[in-house]
Amino acid sequence: MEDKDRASSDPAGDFVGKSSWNLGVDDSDGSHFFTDDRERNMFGDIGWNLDPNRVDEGLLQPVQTSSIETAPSSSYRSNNQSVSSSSSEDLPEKSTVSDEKPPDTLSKSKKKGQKRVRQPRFAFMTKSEVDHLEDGYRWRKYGQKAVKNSPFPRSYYRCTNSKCTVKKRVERSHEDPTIVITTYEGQHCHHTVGFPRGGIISHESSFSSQFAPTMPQFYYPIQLPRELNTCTTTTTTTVSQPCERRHDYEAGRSSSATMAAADASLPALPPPPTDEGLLGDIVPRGMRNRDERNI
DNA sequence: CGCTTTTGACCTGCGC
DNA sequence: GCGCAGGTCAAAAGCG
Repeated sequence: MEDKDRASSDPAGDFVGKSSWNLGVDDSDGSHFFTDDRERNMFGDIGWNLDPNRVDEGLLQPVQTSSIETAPSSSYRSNNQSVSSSSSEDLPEKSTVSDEKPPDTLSKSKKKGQKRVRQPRFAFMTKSEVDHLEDGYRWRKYGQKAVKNSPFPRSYYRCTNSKCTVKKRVERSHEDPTIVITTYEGQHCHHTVGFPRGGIISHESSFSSQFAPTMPQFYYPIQLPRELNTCTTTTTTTVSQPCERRHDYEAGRSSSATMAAADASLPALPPPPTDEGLLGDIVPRGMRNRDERNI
């Protein structure tokens, strides 16, 4: 698994150091994963310019994740414009589970020969003293593993919502222990539950918190160029999906821009903004749950 | 009592 | 086939 090598020999921290961009959507499900050059070109052309120094300032840094490819690579890669048009591609694991077994019983009773299908992953780095950043969702820790070549263990979290299959991985960069690398896998099928210490967080924050910690000091608001918006819609043009968070995006358009580039890793064929627009502009469809509208 | 965390064991995929 | 490392399970412990 190349992920292992990349994770161990080239952890996310290296991406920060070696690249002027630190944002990406994992290609673990075969959706998209770009080289530095390609990514740089894209962001460079559209003026995306994340300052690596921002890491030192403690600002949110979306980061390219390592790649785990355990699923058949054909599902996404071969069909960019229908990246998430299929529910089985959206939530392959979930659909399998819902048909046969509850999520918790999946792994060990997994059918032989049935490869585990990874959902799109989204990682970013934050400078924080706490490992587990508050993001508006409730997480249950289900594992912790020592990471090779790193003194810091990696923690595994799962969304406490029983219907939600989102997972989160938290680890510290061994190169810069002050940097927390958070990797989200999957998409929430529900709203945030609010912060334990007061108040339900707003839709705006819940939107950004889909993938980013809602900690202002870690957030790096970027006024996203229009070009990027169109760019990010590349993969979201097939199925019209109600977007309950559209207004969230309108409200927090610029602040959500950080997330937007997550989907910019696909070929930039700028379609007009889709009807679903907003969320569609930002979050890769593969990372959104069509069940969301039912909850 | 219910939920979360801890942690050792187990499973899986990959490289050699 | 074997070993390694990542990922997950699940029982036990902890906590409010």
